[in-house]
Amino acid sequence: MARAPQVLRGMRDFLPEQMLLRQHVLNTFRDVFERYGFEPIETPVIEYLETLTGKYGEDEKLIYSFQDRGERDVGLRYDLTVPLARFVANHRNELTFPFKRYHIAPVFRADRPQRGRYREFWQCDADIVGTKSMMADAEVVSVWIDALSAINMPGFVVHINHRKLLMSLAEVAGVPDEQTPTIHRAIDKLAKIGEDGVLEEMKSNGIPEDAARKVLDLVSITGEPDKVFDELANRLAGNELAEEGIAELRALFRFLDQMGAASEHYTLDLTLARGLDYYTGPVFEAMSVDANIGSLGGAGRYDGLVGMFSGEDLPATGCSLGLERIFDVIQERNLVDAPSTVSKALVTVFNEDTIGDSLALVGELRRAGIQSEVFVGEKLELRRQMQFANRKGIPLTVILGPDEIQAGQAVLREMESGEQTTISRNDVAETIRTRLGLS
RNA sequence: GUGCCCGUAGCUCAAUCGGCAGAGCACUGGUCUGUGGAACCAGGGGUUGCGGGUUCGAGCCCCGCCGGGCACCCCA
Repeated sequence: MARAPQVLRGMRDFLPEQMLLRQHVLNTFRDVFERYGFEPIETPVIEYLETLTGKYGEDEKLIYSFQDRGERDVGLRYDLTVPLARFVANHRNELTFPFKRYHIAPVFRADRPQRGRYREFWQCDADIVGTKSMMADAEVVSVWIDALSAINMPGFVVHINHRKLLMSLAEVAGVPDEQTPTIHRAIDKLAKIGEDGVLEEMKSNGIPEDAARKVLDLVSITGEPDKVFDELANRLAGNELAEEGIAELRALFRFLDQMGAASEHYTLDLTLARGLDYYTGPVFEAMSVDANIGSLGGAGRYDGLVGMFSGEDLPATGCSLGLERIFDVIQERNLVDAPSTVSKALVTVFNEDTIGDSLALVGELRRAGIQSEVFVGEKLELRRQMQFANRKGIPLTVILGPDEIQAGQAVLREMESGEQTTISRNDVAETIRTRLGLS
C-alpha cells in the first residue's frame, strides 16, 4: 500500500461505471449537435506555444507549456476555440462556410484544483465560423439549451450580454479605457456582493464614485429584454459601440423567440462579463442555480480570432460546455440512467468438459449482435458465476450444464426476478434478442 | 499564483496528555459439489500520503514535498 504512484494533481481516473455514464452524456451531446448540423472535427492536444499565447489575456499563465524533444516551445491546448481558429485558418480553402463544427475533447489548465475545477477536463464545443448573422448566435444558444435539457440538468439559465455594451461602460462613465477590466470585474460580482460591494470594489480600484454609480445604474436595469433595450438605447444614445451592441442583442432575442427556444432557459444579464480577450460580440454563460458548481459553460462571438492566424478576418461564434462539472452534477444527483455494465448476458461454464459448448454459444450470441460474455474465471462453481453476474449488473445468465447439453436445451435466468426458463438450445439467441427488445 | 483547513486498511471513520494501530462496510474462504442478493463463522489486508527533524518513545509536535478541499484570483 501507499507505494502505488498517484495521478497528477487535478487529474483523475475513471472507473468503467463512470465511463459508461460519461459516454452516455457525450453521446447525448453529439446527437444534439448533429441535430443542428454541426459536424465533428479533431485537432492535436499539443500546439505550438505561439498559437496559444496572446489570446487569453491574464489567463495565459495557466497554459501548460514545455519544450518537446526537438526543443520546440509547445503547450497543451487551453480550450477548443483557439485551436478551431487555427484549424480554420489552415483549412479555409477546404471548408464550406458558414462552417459549423463540434469538438469534444480534453483541454488543460495549470489552475489550482477545487471542486468542479480540474487541470484536465473535457469541453464540448459547437461553433459557427464565417457569418456575422445573429442567427448563428441564436443557434449556438439554442443548441446549448437543448444539450443541457437533454441530460436533465436542473435549473440552468443561459445569461446573455454583449461585449460592445461592456466596452462602452468605461466611455459612458468617463474613465480611461484601462479601467474597463476593473469595471467588468466589479459588476460581474453584483449578484454575489451586492450594489454596495460593487461600488466599494470600483472605488478601491481608483474609479471615482460618480462614475461608479453611473455604471452601476446602467447594469442594474432589468426587465423584459425589449424594454431594457429601449431604456439602454435612450441612455446610451450617440454611443456607437453601445448602439451596435443593442441592435445585435435585439436581433438575437428576436431569433431565439422565433426558433421557439425555451425562454425560461435564457436571460439578458447586463452584469455578465466574460474575461477572455478574444470575445467581440454577444457573450454567454450557462449556470445552474441549483447545482452550486459555478458555470457549466461559456460562450460568445469572437470575430477577430481567426484573423490572428490567417490575416483574413472570419467572424465566428460558439459555445463550450464543461463536461466534468456537468458530469459531477449528474453523478451527485443521479440525473441520468446509464447501465452499470456493457454485457447483457453471461454464458456460464459448468465444468472443463463443457467449455466448448459455452464458447460456441457465446460466439453465436455475439454474431447475433448481443453484447455477451462467457465466464472466463478459473473456478467454475455456478454460485461464483451467478455472483459475478449479480455484482456487475448483467441482466441475463445462460446455464448450460450436462443435462441441458444432453437434451439440446439451455436455461435462461433473469437475474433481477430470478425467473428461469428452459428453452431449446437453438432458440437461445433469438429469445435473448426478444427479451432485450432487439427484435 | 496567494491565504487557510485536511490526509489512519479498498471505502467511512476511531485511537485520552506524545505511550501496544482499531471498528464497520467491502474483500477472500467456509456453512452451501447445479444457482447471485440474506445470515452466521473464520481469514487476509497498514512503514498512519512521502521524506526529514524533535523525543526514551511520534498517527499525534516541527519543516519540506505530494495529494484533497475552502476562500481569493479566475474559470468549464
